[in-house]
Amino acid sequence: MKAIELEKVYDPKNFEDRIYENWVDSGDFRPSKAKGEPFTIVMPPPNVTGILHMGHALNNSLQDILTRYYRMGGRPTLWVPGTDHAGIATQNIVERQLAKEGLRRQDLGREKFLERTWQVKDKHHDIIVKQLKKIGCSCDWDHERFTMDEGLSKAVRETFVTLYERGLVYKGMYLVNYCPHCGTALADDEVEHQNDKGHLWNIEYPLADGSGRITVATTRPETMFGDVAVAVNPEDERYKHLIGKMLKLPLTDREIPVIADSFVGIEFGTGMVKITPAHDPNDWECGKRHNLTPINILNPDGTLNDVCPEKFRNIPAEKARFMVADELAAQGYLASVADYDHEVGHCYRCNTTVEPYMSEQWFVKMRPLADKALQAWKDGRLEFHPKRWENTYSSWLENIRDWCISRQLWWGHRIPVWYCSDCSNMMVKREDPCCCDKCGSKNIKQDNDVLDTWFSSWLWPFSTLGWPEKTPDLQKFFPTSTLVTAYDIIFFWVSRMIMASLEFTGEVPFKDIYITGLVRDKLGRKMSKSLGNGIDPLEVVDLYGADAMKFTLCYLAAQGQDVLIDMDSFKMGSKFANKIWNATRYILMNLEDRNIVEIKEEDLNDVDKWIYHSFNENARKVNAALQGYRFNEGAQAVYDFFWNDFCDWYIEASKPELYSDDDKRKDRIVSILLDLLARSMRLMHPFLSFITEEIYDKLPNTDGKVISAEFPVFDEKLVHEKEASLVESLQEAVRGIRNAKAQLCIPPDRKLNVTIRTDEKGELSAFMRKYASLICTFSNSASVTIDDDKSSDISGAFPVAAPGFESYLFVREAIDVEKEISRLKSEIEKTQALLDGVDKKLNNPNFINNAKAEAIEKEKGKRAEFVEKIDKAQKHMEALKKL
RNA sequence: GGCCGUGUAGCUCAGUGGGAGAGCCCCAGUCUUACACACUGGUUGUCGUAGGUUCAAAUCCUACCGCGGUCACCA
Repeated sequence: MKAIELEKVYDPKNFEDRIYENWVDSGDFRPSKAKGEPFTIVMPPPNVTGILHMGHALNNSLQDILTRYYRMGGRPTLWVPGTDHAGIATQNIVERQLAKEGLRRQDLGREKFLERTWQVKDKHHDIIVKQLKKIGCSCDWDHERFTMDEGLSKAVRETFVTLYERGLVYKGMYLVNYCPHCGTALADDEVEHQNDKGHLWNIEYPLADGSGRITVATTRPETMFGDVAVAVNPEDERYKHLIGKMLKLPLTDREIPVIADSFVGIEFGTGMVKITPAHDPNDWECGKRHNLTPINILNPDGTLNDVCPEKFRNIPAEKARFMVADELAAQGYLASVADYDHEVGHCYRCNTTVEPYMSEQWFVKMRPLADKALQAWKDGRLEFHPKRWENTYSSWLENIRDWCISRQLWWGHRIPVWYCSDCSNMMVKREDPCCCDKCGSKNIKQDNDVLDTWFSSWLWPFSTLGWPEKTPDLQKFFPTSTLVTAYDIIFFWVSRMIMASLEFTGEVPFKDIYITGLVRDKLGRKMSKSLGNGIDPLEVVDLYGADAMKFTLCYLAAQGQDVLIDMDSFKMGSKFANKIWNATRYILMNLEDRNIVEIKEEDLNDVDKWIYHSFNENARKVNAALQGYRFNEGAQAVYDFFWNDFCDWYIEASKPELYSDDDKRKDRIVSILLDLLARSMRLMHPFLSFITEEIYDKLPNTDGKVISAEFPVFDEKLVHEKEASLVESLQEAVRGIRNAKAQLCIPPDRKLNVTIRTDEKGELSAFMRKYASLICTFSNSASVTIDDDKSSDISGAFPVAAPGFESYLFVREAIDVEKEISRLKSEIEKTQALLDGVDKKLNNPNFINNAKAEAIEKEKGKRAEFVEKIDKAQKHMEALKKL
């Protein structure tokens, strides 16, 4: 066999793209034809016009790890990628482009505008797909979907019409959240409340009979033109006599009544509230209770309309607010103004202040859907990881309100409803009608509005697999296995998918829901454009490689915890990848003239058994971690095994054999090293996919690709407890010698003679004797002698204690006796404190009577250990004093 | 205000009933025939505060303090 040369420096740029292309070309991401339960994940579709951020990187890294793990586990595995059309966001982008050309969408007309939007979508789509590929997602691109694809659009129509038929979709005039900037209604959860600095104005309204004035408090004086009443609490003694009286509405010639309603707080403000049903949710409800006709004072663009006095017309509400206040002051109606902080709704897409706005919209009746979703959770058909998110889920469903699904946009699924202009018949149709199904008129018009983007994404887990058709994909891969997403869309998306899925397929869309943390900067702040603290995943890939990014994110992704990172954080993964690269490079450069031989169990020595034992234990940990969604534990296990055990100890221990003159020994060790390397690549593949594939391909002892290799599982045959514990003693001896030398300020290159005296003659002493030369090499000593019958002369030697044995270093040079004595003193003190603690327990009858037998045994063991340590340390001190 | 989370080494965080851990940082040494993105050794903690349960608490319970999130708000 020839030596294999690896590039001297680990550079992921040399192979990541190539390997990704190869995976795609060979169809490695497609589900296998294997039997067994499929593993399916649908990717939360990113906004097609968005840019991939660290949240996506985290989310998709974890999905990739799961997908690769189960794929290697032999299950047919499908990860469905895709994007959503992001109605408002995408339309905003195109409208901004148009604005630069001095155009509005109305200037183009609906058809031309949509054409242009599709072009923008296509361009952005290519970017986002490229990004997903760059970070290494092993999703099946043959299954890629877009929410406005033909099939998914059909699913949307089917859903809308069916819900309408079931009485779960209705149209009506309601007060909705309206964004004047985006020009559309929003759902309740698309409104973000922020604390804004405002004012509380006290305004006086005169009684119509001239008997005086009352004072109302408001944060929005401009809405007074929509006032239809003033309400007081019926229990409020101050105002009982006013109920039923009329008031003159200042700046207008209207009169409005004083009414009684218990929603008014007696304590707050003046205890009198102006009622503006068309512009406040509470007033809307109050108005309904009292049969008051709402008066709308706003144009759709958020300016005051013709209901208002002329001087305020066509002025934005926020500006008009102060003009109205000034006018009121001028006319003597303004009693006072005070600063006032309050929560104000803002559009989650453009941050404009949202107006409660009266309009005709389409709604989904949510209660029946929510009840099913709640029941599925109560039945244990759904499980959140971490579990606490179930509270969020259930409390939202319990307090659910109807969902406003119509949007006054052009980009999206147009509502499948047609109106006849001749007989005003309304038709809700799966297929476009040609004429009115009542009067036959061809004069029909489709509803102008489109549906909320979430109305298509809530179908994602089954619409992507072909629903409403009963496709083979749907039958095989639905319900899906796991959903991985961030907690900020549990309401928007997760719960709605569950509702839709239960309503239309009768099944939960997924059993496990893994909720990731949010990626934040090191100060704990959300990454955002405005703060400029975002990290671009592509920049991370460019600097450190996709493997480094995925591994680092995974290593930090403790369940339920946010991930705080900066650019330097990724050095961690990068250093680990570099370590893997170099360890491999070293082994492969030593293959010249070697032969791979079969290794049987009887060929393994104690150290070999130890490393296989450790590998096996870590394989068990990784399997358990990934099955339980404890990603960081998996990453830690592979890191610890490969770096600490394999590189730092096993490879070092193999060197004497590797450099011996015995070809048989050399073949043996090389074969084992290659075997461990191959196993490690398989174990690490989900976490570091590219480098493991690149190396696996180069290993002479492997066939095929690691992506489709078998994942290591716990193997009873690899358990070697006894050897593992013996090697740990060896490590203890080596560390003891190294420590002592360092503490005595003896340069590392000064080699000492060492005698190791074991407490007993037995397994340990035999083992130590067998591996004396290894201990010698590791500790950089001149010689290591094992003395198991206390026969050798140790006078003048410096002792180092350990459980079961003691090492003696022959140090002739003057050492700092004082310093060493004080070190031993403090060691004795520390140990004595531990011993006292143990004794306290052991002398406590309650402990002896109540504690588990094994706990007592453990305490006794500890006691013996501490006593021994103190005893040895004391002897050492005396020995030192004699030096 | 309700609910949820969180407070462990200088920093970022693991650990969830029985001897306080990792990575980074810092200090000292080493270019030892893969790796200076390395190796060896070392320093660092009232495990937020106060009670309680327990033979035993960083770990369970209660209260409080700090931080964060989320839902809902009364003009």
